Amino acid sequence: MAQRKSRDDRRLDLIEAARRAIIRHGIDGVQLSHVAEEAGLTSGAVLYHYPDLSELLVEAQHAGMERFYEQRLRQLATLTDPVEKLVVTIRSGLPTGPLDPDVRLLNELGGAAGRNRVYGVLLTSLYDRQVSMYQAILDTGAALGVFRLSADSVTIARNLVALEDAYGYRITARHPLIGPGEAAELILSYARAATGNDLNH
Amino acid sequence: MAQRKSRDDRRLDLIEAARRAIIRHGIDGVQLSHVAEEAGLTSGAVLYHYPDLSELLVEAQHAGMERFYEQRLRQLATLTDPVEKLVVTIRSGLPTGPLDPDVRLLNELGGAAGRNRVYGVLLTSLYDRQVSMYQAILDTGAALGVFRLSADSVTIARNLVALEDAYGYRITARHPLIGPGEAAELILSYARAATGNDLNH
DNA sequence: CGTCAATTTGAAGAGGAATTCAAAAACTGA
DNA sequence: TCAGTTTTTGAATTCCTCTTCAAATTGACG
Repeated sequence: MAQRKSRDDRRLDLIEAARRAIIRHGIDGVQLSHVAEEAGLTSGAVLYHYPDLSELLVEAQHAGMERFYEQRLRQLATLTDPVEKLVVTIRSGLPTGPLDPDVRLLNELGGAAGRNRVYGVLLTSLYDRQVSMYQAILDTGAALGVFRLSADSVTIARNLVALEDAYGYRITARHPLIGPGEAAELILSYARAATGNDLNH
Repeated sequence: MAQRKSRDDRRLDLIEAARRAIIRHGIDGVQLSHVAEEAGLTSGAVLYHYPDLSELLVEAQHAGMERFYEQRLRQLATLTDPVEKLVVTIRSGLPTGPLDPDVRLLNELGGAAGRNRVYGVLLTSLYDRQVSMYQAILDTGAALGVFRLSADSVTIARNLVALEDAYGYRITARHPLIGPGEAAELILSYARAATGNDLNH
C-alpha cells in the first residue's frame, strides 16, 4: 500500500501528479487512472480526495501558473538595473527547451480557454499579471532615463508577454530554428526598438 | 437514413464535421460519436470512411490550416501597396472574435504540438509560411523605400506572426480588454516601430 | 426495371473508465 | 497498547466508447 499521508500533503501530491498527467495526456485527455498512476495510488484514493476530477485539474493548472509567475517575480527581485531586469525577465518567460514542464502545462490551456470559462479566466489573469510586471520595469527604466519608450508602457508590455507566449509554443512544438536562445534574441530585438536601449549589460 | 454520398464528398463532409467537433470538444476530447453527430451520421459510417479517427483529425487540422493560410494569401493578392498589404495582413491573422472557428481550431494545436510530432510539424510549417508571407511584404516595402526596417526582415516577420498567434489566444480566451481591434493596434504599434512607417493609408 | 457495388444503419460484443463501497491498513492520541 | 479515525485498496457495478458485422438502403448503370 502506498504510504499514507495527511489530507493536505496528499492533495499537494495529487496536484503535482495531475500536472504531470496533463502534460503527458493533454488537458482533455487526462483520465483518473493517469493521475492515480502519476501519484502512485489507485483511482479510488484519488477520488477520495477529489470526487470531481475536473476540480483537481483546475487546481493543478492554477498551481502551475502561480509557480511560474512567482518564480519570475523571485528572479526579478534579485535585480535593480532596469536593463538587467528586462533581459532576465524576457529569458525567464521562455521555456528552457521543448520539454519544459511549466510552459508545456500553460500551453495546454490555450485551446481549452476558448471552451472553458474557468481556464479562460485563469489564463487571462496570468497574462495581465505578467503585463503589469513588465510595465513596472519599463516605467522604472523610463523614469530613470534609461529607456526612451516608443509607445505606452502598457502597449509594449502587452507585446512582450505576447511574444513570450508565442515563442513558448514554437519551442515546445520543436521549431527546428527557434530555440530558447533564438527566441530571446527575437524578443530582445523588439525590446531594443521599444526602449531605445541596446540592452547590453 | 442520411443522404448517401460519394466517397470524396463524404470525406470532405467528415473533415468539416471533425473540425467542428475538435472546436467543441478539444483535440484530445473528440470522440467518434461527436464527429458522427456533427456529420449527421452514425459512428459506423464515420468508421467506414476513416477506420482510424486520429487520421481524420490530422486531416481536419491540416485542412483548417490550409484554409486559413490560403484565405490570407487571397486577401494579399488583391493589393499592391506594401503599407496596405501589411495592415490588411495583420488584420487577417487575427480572429474576428472569441468564436472565430479558424483560430479556435488552430489554438487547439498549441498544446497538442508538444506531445504529438505530427501536430508539431503542421504547426511549425504554418508558422514558417506565414513568416515568409510577411517577409515578402517587408522586403518589397524596403526595396521601394517605403519601409526602413529596424532589423532583419526575418526577425520582424517572425515577431509579427508570433504576435498574431498570441493575440489569437487572448481573444479566444475572452480577454475583457483585448478584442480584434485592440490586438490589431498592438501589433501595428510594433509594425510601425519596425518599419519606420506610420502605416496610415 | 433489375442487378450490382457502395454506403449506411443498428445491434451486439469487447474493452475501458468512472463510480461505489465494504474491508483493510495505517496513523493518532489516550 | 488499544480504540477510534482517516486513508487506501480492490472488487463489483454501471456507464460509455470503440469496433465489428450482417442486413438494409441507396444510387449507378445496363
